Amino acid sequence: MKRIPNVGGEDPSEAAADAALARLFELAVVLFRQMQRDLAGRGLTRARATLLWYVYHQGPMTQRQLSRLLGVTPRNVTGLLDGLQAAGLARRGPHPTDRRATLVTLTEQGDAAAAAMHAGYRQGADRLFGDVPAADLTSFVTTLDHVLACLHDMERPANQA
Amino acid sequence: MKRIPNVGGEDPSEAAADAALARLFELAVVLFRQMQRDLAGRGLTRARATLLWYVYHQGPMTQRQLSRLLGVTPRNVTGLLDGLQAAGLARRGPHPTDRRATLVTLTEQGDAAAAAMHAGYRQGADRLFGDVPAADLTSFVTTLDHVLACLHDMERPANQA
DNA sequence: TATTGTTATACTCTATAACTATA
DNA sequence: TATAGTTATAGAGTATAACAATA
Repeated sequence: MKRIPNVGGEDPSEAAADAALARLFELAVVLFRQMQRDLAGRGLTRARATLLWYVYHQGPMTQRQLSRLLGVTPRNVTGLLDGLQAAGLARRGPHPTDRRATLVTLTEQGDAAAAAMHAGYRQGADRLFGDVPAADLTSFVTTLDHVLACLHDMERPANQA
Repeated sequence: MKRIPNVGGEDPSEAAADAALARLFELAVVLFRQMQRDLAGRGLTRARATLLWYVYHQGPMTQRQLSRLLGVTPRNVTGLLDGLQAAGLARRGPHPTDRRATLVTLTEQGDAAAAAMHAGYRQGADRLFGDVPAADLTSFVTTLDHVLACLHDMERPANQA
């Protein structure tokens, strides 16, 4: 029953770092929960919505490409696509030159769903950051980019520790 | 094939908000992925580690309390606990006054696992924020708190739109 | 009658491995 | 021989509903 991160008498800069990381975790949790709730209202899951989002913004592509973009196995794409297809949002079509591959496209309904997601995204951005002064926002994004760079760096196999 | 969020000729403040939200989403994804990788190395999943974390920091409690803390159904807690128990990390014990309830405690091994997670957390905080100037960090947390407040506000049923 | 935790059932996301059809 | 997508199988997280034991 130790206390929540950092209550001992550590270095104050460590305390600040702990506080910041705690906020980041909470943010990730709440952001995902909110997104999931929003998507559920549209009959979508996060994984399926992500696939939809990529096809919407990057255009038709093969399942293999989606597999790489999403960072999941090809088998997983098959399942996600099955769901989207059953919901009438996506379609499998023939690839023009490679008869092994399928070209994933959105139906009209899928396109509309993605557009609605996009609109929701824009609205959310305004709601979260509309009140933040431009200078603060710039500084915020700078720090965020630093953190992202660190995290991405940690992901590279060489830099494990 | 519309472009990734915001490329049209919108209001520059809208562009900044879009950019910030895009960073937040990326951060949530990468942070969770990194955490999951780290936990997998310790034979834990995120859901189970969260339960462990709560019991470690808040002390023994009933499954019902865990259900509320984690925001999942009681049935779900049963499953998570089954896994932790099979791994030798948690234990179900009798509740001192309510014979319906079970009191969840950590084994020595579970306590050690939680302590290791805690140490990893501290190390991660240093790695992500050790280089950030104190003033920037303060401003960062302030903005983060604003965003969190907005998100929590959106979660309340009354404020759905 | 309400609460605690469970059994039963089901859906989604995810993975590996083996297979088919193409390249 | 290698690649694209599938079937087969499995584990984990999540949910609802029905039930037993206890309050």
